[in-house]
Amino acid sequence: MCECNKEKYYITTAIAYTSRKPHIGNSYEIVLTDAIARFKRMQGYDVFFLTGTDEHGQKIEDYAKAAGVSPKEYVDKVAGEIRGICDLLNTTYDKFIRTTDDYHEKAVQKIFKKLYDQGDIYKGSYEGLYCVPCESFWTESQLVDGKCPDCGREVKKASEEAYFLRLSKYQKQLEDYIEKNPDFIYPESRKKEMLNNFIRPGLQDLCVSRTSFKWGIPVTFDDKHVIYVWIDALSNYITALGYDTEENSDMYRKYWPADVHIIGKDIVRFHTIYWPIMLMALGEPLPKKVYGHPWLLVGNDKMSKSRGNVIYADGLTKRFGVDAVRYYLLSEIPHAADGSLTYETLIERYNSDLANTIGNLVNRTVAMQKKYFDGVVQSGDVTEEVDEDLKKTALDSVGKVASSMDAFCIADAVEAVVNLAKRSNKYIDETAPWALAKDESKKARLGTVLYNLIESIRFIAVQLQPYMPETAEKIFEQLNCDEKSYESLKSFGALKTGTVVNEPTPLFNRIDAEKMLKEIEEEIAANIPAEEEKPAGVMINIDDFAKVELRVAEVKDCEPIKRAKKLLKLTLDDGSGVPRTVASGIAQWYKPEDLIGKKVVVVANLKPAVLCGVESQGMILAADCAENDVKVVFVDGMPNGAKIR
RNA sequence: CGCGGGGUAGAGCAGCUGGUAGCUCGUCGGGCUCAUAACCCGGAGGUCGUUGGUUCAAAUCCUUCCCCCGCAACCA
Repeated sequence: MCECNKEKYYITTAIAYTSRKPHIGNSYEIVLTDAIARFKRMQGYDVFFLTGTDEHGQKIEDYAKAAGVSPKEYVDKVAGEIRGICDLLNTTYDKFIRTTDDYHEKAVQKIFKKLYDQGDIYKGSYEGLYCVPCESFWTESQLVDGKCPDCGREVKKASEEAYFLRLSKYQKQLEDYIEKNPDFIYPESRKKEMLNNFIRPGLQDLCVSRTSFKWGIPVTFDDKHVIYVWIDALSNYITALGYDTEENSDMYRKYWPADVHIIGKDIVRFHTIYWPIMLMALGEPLPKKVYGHPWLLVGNDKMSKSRGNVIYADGLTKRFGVDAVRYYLLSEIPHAADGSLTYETLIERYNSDLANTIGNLVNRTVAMQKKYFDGVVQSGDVTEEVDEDLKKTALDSVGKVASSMDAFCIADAVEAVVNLAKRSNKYIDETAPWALAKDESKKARLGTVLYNLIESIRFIAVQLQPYMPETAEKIFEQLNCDEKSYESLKSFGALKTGTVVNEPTPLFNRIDAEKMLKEIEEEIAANIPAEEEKPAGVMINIDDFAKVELRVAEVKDCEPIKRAKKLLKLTLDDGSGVPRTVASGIAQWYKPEDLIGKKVVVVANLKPAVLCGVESQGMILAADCAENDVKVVFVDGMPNGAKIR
């Protein structure tokens, strides 16, 4: 087929923020997108698959400072790690864009200028209440008791110059578009959320520039300003194709609009409101679909570096292999609900689906072909009734996989393939080739049985290509088969007779779960101490200690704080005559009545802070008795206000 | 009443446009021996979180309450 006759398919992931090395949950999206891209390519589409990194912003400026390097050095390192993970996971992106790429920055500047020139971006001022020490603006509703919600200090009216994008102007147009294109936002539930919560109540113009940090793309005509995340990051989908406000590239003309943006469910709003409006303002067509996928949660406990249990893609692939990791990511997330990853379930799925079902099927089939026919594939024309259901399952799997893929139900598509392997295993039992082998007169029938099996396995291998490309290749290798096309699945029997299969080799070696889990546990344990020993070893001198003012105080009153789950509000008598209010995160362990009348130790000179709307003037001492057990230090019998030293 | 998701066999989930409760893993029993102690068949195991209601009929629709998990808030 001529390249130019192929229908194009442009698919993108969100660009990953280069603040730190992503864990395996963050890598789900690239694998998901890769599976779709590979599937579409297999179906004959001319696919362009874009991924990349989002590298600007305050946070990165901060992280870089903390790491003692320049922002550019910092993002170079992290972007490298991210791209490395994409490669490691064997993803077939056609382009990896970085928002620090020169062409991107230039195009973004032109977009900004164009929108400004035509009046869609205007200079205004960010009217707000400003907290000087925090360098933050707050809205009226964010304030707590009229004070800064971060530090509790006074705020003052201030205005900061900023550029705004006129969202309001396009509100109606966007609403119409979403209604006329019911498939635009997927899944459905997100669409209602967007319309009801954001669009219909009225869109507020969006602030698209900042003066508070420097690490961003400068506004060409106003160098105090840096272009804020939205216009910078979202534009990557078109700048990657060579979009230009004056004259567009061939690539852009060919691939835009995107057929689908694959993004996390948390950023649906930006992709279904801000991005379409930007495009409408630019006079460009809108993407056909935005798919907000669920998350892969990792482990039972929260991951943290200090616990040593963060799971990264490289660690997993080293242990299980790339395809097994891909398989897990793709099969574990059902529809709209979040999936989760634990070593236990990963090993379980590996053993049962990959080793036992698929691996063993291939192994036993190829072994029989070898044993009974010296590996020569016989003809498949001595059919019997039992064959029909196998053939039907194989042929039906094609439609099932395709429809599942179209609905972005990747797990269902993968499952359909595994089900064909299960059906094939059953077929072996139904036909009992070893019994046929004992009767010379049934030799031809035996040949057909094995033919049907190998053809089924070929169906499996072809359809496994988008999800487990290396495994599919290994299967073709063992079958000595080069008919890998999607086209060949139109009928059962594309497998050529007379070819000689290769030696059977297990595709996946079974894992001893107990042994591996023990190893992993030991590894995690070994990772912890390095991080935690330092703080314990640091000595302070007496002057440092003297800075802390500890006093005995009596709990006069105590009540839960409405908006907070973990906080109790304590009113203390610290002997000063003025009641002291303290918020303490002990609601999980104490009820208000448990505390009233008790005497506690309060840190009296701690800088006040506002927690969930309550100003906390100090803290009370409590001990971490166990992993999830905290006990307040009671000092009954001491006079209120007594200094502790 | 901040927003959202969820409570279905031991575990993980599907079913939720109403009509005999299903899948995977585990478990128990059986079969088979080509195969990676793998494969195939069968059994056990659930009053579908709770209350009330709509209906001939509810896991499935409406209602009460309880509990869990995300986000937000934040453990001073």
